Amino acid sequence: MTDRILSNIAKHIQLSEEETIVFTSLVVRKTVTKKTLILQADEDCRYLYYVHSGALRSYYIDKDGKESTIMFAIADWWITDMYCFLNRKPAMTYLETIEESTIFQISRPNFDLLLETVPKFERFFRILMQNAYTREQLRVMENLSLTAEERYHSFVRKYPQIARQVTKKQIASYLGITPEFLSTLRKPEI
Amino acid sequence: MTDRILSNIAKHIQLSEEETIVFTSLVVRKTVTKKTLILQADEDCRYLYYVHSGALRSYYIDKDGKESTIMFAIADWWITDMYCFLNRKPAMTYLETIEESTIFQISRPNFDLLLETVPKFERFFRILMQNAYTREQLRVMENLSLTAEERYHSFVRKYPQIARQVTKKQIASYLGITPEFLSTLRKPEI
DNA sequence: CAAATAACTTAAGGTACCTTAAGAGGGTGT
DNA sequence: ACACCCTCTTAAGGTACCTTAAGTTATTTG
Repeated sequence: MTDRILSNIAKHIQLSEEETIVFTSLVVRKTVTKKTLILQADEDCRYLYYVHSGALRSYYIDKDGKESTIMFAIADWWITDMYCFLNRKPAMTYLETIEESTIFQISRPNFDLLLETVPKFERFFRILMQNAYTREQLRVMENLSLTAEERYHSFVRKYPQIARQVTKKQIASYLGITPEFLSTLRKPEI
Repeated sequence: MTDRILSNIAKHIQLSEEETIVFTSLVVRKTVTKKTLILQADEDCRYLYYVHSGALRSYYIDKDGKESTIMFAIADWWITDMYCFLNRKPAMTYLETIEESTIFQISRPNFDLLLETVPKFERFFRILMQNAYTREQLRVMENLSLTAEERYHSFVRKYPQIARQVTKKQIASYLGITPEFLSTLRKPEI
């Protein structure tokens, strides 16, 4: 059951048998039905999540009530409201399951304990954060330089599996356009 | 001369005397005149930079020749084309000095060596990457939910010093709007 | 210090994308 | 099996922001 999360970690660091036991003792597995809110804005963001199976979405609701999708996480992705998890601030975003999902969660105290007792994880999370950072930076670049249509095609090319698992409305809110406009963009093709 | 970069590091990790010596032996100080291109697209991105004084700007030029500012870095910031530095890919972005600047550069081999010989730096760069990631994520959120005018005010509020050091045109290209439109936004006030 | 160059502004006309509305199709729950 | 709700689509009218152009003020350069 922990195979997938352990091989995710093994992509970047090698754990001894004892270190593996420490790690697995600090994470908790959970299965959550579809459309469950795992985190709500203004709540304390207590966990970092690894998606074993299923799909999650984090989104922001602005002062006008408009929803913007921050990120999707399908199998083998990590997700949470990172700023609030790391800085002990109330969450700014919502996190919900798109479909029934099995996740592993690490609480903040356990996250700190993990980094203390197995410092190798500093390296693991450095690489995770590095990748997340460069991915977000690329997204900013695309938002600044591409049209809505180009961003849609880039999204589908980059994340074909996610494009299949989520609704058009959710993709539109990730791209920063209305579902109506996405619909007109998609019409010409096929 | 290395005081500022060392106290930047001391914000997150404590170095012994020997570790400090290792670190300073791996970085090189440079003073660069204004408007110097430190990195160009398609070049190999060989260095990570810390800004001791002055100001740098990284930008992207898209297929239509339009320039988008990725980030500014003033005193005490780290900057490079992170994706290309870490993944040994040709640079996607340009990096230039806005004014005469003193920087410290770390080459890729020295960066790897630093992480190997002083593993504490894994923690330092984890925190650096974490902060960069959450900052970019907030920028994506603002790009998706705020109007151009709101983004401009948010930028000035968040980075008052940068707003003073760079041109309006550069701010416009960071916000994803034209200088002409920024000008009309600024007119009503004062 | 002049001359060139770049930054900033103003304004008119244009376009990418939004808002509102309404209808068709597909799940979901009772 | 019906009603309900949500997604997706289409279309008409609206707006935020762009393009082009031209003038003014800084800043750089010879």
